[in-house]
Amino acid sequence: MNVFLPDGSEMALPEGATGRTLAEAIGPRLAKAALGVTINGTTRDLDTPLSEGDQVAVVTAQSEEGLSLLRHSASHVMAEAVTKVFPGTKVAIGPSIKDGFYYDFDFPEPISETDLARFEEEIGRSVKAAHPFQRREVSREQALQLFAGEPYKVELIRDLPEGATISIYQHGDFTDLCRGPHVPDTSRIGAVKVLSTAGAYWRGRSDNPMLTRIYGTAFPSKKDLEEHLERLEMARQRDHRKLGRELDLFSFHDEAPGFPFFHPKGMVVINTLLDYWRKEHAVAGYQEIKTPIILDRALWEQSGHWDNYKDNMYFTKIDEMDFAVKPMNCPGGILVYKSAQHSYREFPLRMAELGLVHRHEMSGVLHGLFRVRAFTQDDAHLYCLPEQVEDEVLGVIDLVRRMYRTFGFEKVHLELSTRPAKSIGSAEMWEKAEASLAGALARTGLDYQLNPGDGAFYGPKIDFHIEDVMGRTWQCATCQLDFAMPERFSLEYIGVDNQRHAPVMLHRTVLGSIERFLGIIIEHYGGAFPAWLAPVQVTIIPIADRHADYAREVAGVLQVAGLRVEVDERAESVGRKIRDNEVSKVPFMLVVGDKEEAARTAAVRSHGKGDLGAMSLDVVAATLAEQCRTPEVQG
RNA sequence: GCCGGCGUAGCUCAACGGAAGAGCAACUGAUUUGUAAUCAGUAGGUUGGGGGUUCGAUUCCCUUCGCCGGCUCCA
Repeated sequence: MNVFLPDGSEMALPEGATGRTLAEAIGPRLAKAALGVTINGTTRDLDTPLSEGDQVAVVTAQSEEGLSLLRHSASHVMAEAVTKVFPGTKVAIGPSIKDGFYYDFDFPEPISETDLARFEEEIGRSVKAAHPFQRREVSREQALQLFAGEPYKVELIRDLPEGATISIYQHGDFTDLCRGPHVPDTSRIGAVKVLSTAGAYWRGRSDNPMLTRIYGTAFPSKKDLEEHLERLEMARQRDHRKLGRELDLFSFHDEAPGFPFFHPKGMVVINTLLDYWRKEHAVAGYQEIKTPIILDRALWEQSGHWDNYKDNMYFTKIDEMDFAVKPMNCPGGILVYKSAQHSYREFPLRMAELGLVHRHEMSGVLHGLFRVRAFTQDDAHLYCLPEQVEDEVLGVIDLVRRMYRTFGFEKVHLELSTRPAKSIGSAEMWEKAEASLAGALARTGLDYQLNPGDGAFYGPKIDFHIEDVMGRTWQCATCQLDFAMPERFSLEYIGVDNQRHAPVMLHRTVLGSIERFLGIIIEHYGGAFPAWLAPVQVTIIPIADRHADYAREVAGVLQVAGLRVEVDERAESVGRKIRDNEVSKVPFMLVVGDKEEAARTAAVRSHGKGDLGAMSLDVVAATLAEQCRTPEVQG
């Protein structure tokens, strides 16, 4: 029989050939590396028989599929190990995920992290034994009988659609309900590390029982695994909570869980960020407003937040009247809009607000600056005519991309979410709105993912995702059309026809939450901010006390040039001062001693780059001012 | 909110039923230094809070608050 290889070539194989035969026929090295086989686009067990004319490819751990095959198999081996160590444990599901795998268990008794090493030991035994993974297809009745003692498996089997193939995989004396495929035997799962435990609801629903999830990862070789563990450690070093403390940017206190305290250096970064933000927005034609943090309950009833968002809101009483702390800025912004009559001639009207919002997040979800209970949204509300929507959306996309590029977030992933099942507004309205969003996206030429039915109940939206150094993606910017608010608040403008009309309202953020964005860039830069954002841009290091006056003079020159400067006058060695300033990631250091004072120069040292040699004060001031300048804003 | 883990000096960690310790940071003094840690000394803690067991609790138990890893939710 003949099969087709990925490069388009044809290969003749004996009748009854399997993926293994194919790999062996191609070469001994591939045969050794083969974990599975892709047949006509579907990854299968290596020993799956091939058929005439199949499009085939051998799967190895070099590919994503191969890795996930390996990890999925590793999860089975871990389940075997866990049930051996703790007999009576019920097993749930165990898929491969990005960078690893997990398996959910229902333990008779709670386990502890110290048990993880025992699982690893047991996994090692199973790997050594090289038990083959054997696939069997069974009837529903057989499956139910086989997993009679496994309530979660029984539930899964019951939920399988009529006529579905039910397959089981056995290795050694462990059998699992599984669609497969798997690696040929347990010796092929590579280097496995059991990482952590966590609680997880059965099937992800919070009204279901909580299971114990065990995370692990597997790599083809010990070396790959070690590299991955090193990457994890590097990411841990970049954790913004750790860097925030070390660089003295912000802190958290028991007295205010989820509410960050910003220190002077943190405020410098935030204010610099906002200076830049304001420049970009001014050029993009935005006006800035500011609305109160506490507003009357009646406003929230009118906006719909009372009905839809109450659980996340904070309340207070003033003079016996109910007020709410705002979780969003829109209702306040709308009151500003309504404070005057508007004409179509003013449109598009772009009103930005750096609004401090409070949301009662569940205690378990708080996470440094990434998830807080009070944060500043870089919000804006755009009011325009229906025919202006597409241009406005395009303008927002441009602004978002330009600002992200400033921070080196080149890769932006866009998602368009359309009308959900439960929504307000006419079908025609939605069609038009979705078309304008899609139209704007098309004009950018960017790829985007379509999420049908994922829009807000009041309108479709575009979300922007960026990826941080730890590979986590963050939704920062969002741009959504809002049909609800103009209607609820009877917003109007006078049109060309001198009649009242409802404006189209767009709601958008760029950075999302200033606090969280700060957290993201701390990790993105590993704490070493670009010079324009650095809390201290230049430290001047006098060699000895007699150089302090000259050092202060140099500092004065640089301050006049607009730089944030400190003089390190401590009675420490030069080496120590340099080390401390390197550790706090100050972009530039100027070392001044007898030579520099005599020649009116300074020896420049750049963070991470080292000594750049002496330069005259004028040159130093000009060069550093240039290096520390806020990025250009283009019109 | 739920599951599991952890709370000891500002930070990183010891001691784990029998007088609370180290390194770094801080402070004081000496040193005046040429590109990643000068030396010496001082101070710092009701061991997160509350309750219990015990002759005795940082250690064991309960409870509460916070933090960490996840789940769920979300900017």
